Amino acid sequence: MGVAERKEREKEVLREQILTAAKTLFLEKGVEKTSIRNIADLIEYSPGSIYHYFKDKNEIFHALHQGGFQQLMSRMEVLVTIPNPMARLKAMGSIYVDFALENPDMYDLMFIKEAPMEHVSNSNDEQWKEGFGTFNFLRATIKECAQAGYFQGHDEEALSFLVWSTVHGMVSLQIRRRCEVVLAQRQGTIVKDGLNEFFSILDRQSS
Amino acid sequence: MGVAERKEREKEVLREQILTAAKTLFLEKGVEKTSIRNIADLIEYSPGSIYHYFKDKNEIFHALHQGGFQQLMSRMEVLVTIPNPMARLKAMGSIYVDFALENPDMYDLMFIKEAPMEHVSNSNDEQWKEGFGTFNFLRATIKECAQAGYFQGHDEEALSFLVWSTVHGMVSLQIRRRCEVVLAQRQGTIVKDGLNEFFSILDRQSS
DNA sequence: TTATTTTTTTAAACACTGTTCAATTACATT
DNA sequence: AATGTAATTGAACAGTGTTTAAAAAAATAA
Repeated sequence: MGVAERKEREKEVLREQILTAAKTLFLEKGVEKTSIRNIADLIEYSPGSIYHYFKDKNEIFHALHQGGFQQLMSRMEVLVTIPNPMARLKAMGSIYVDFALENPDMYDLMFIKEAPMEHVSNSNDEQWKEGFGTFNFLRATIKECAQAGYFQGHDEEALSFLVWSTVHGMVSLQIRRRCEVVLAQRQGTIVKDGLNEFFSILDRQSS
Repeated sequence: MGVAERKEREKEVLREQILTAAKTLFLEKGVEKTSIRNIADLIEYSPGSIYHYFKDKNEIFHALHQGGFQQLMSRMEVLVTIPNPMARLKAMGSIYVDFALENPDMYDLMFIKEAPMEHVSNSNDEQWKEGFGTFNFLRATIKECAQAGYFQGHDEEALSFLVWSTVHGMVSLQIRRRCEVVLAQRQGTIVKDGLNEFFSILDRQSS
């Protein structure tokens, strides 16, 4: 009787195999330059097979996209041990930047690439608790900072967006190589340096 | 015999025609989804012809990329009339954000898309005075702000990068539609609101 | 003007792409 | 063993960027 369950498990295994192969190739050559045939070759199946497990290439992308958010969120978990909200906000920035610089292609997938958003917007709310949760955690931390005397007279939501934008801006300029021409000599450290400048600006936001 | 010159001019005309067609299609459907055949159809030439005027698709992209920088730079020209460096810095931010939101696809082309950078890095310095010049203008303005008592104890270059990142972050999250899920209700105003938060943070940076 | 050379343009071809689909194979149930 | 279902395949479709040999057009030389 457990045959349906076993088949379900086997199906899940192949789904996972496709995902692993896709991730390898996406992070190696980029999403655009990875073909369904490439993925099929790697797992030694025919191209057509993949369409039994995923509706299209976008659905594969979307699945990996979600995995990235879970990774980032698990890194954020240590933050609950930091009671001081300002210290927590800074640590959050560092974790975000580190994650982006250590996994540039995954970050690219999650926050820069254009492919998946129409797909993502139309998917059910359940799947979005990761991204939504992380942003809300940022909002909550900033609210706590406000209660501790920082950021007086600010719109907490817009400020959260601004903080997110700042770290996102730095890492995405770096990942998409817009610093190279203009900041050639300090290529390797500019994001960390920029983040430190940001931290000292934040420090001056107490009343 | 001005025949060589005339031919040169005629060649330039067709080059410009290709560029105009490419721009129309790139901004309409995106770079990736625009094919050489699409461009050729629009100007009523064969696909192969285009390769007499541009080495490959990337070279077309690159040419438009440069045009975008010139546009942005010409918008920045009014800034020289603002003597107060802090007011000038803010105005620069507003111009940057406005340009990005009014020309999202061109901005995407210039600062987000990945295609052209390897091409761009290998091109001669002359072609890069636009982007380089704009960033140096930002640096100079921030230096003036420092002389006026703002940003004490900061690394001027890293700070310039941070400021650029902040505005870039906001507009690129907006353009690549990462706000929709997390900030659905204030979609239309969030970038402007964020920019204003940024301005009030900047105001607190005087000693 | 005619012949020659150079430049411009083209259509066809190559090796790819994402996706669909009828046919085949494999497997579980009756 | 026969039936029904699910998984897998390879071929096909319509598209992609790019190359190339051939043709057409234009400029130069005789």
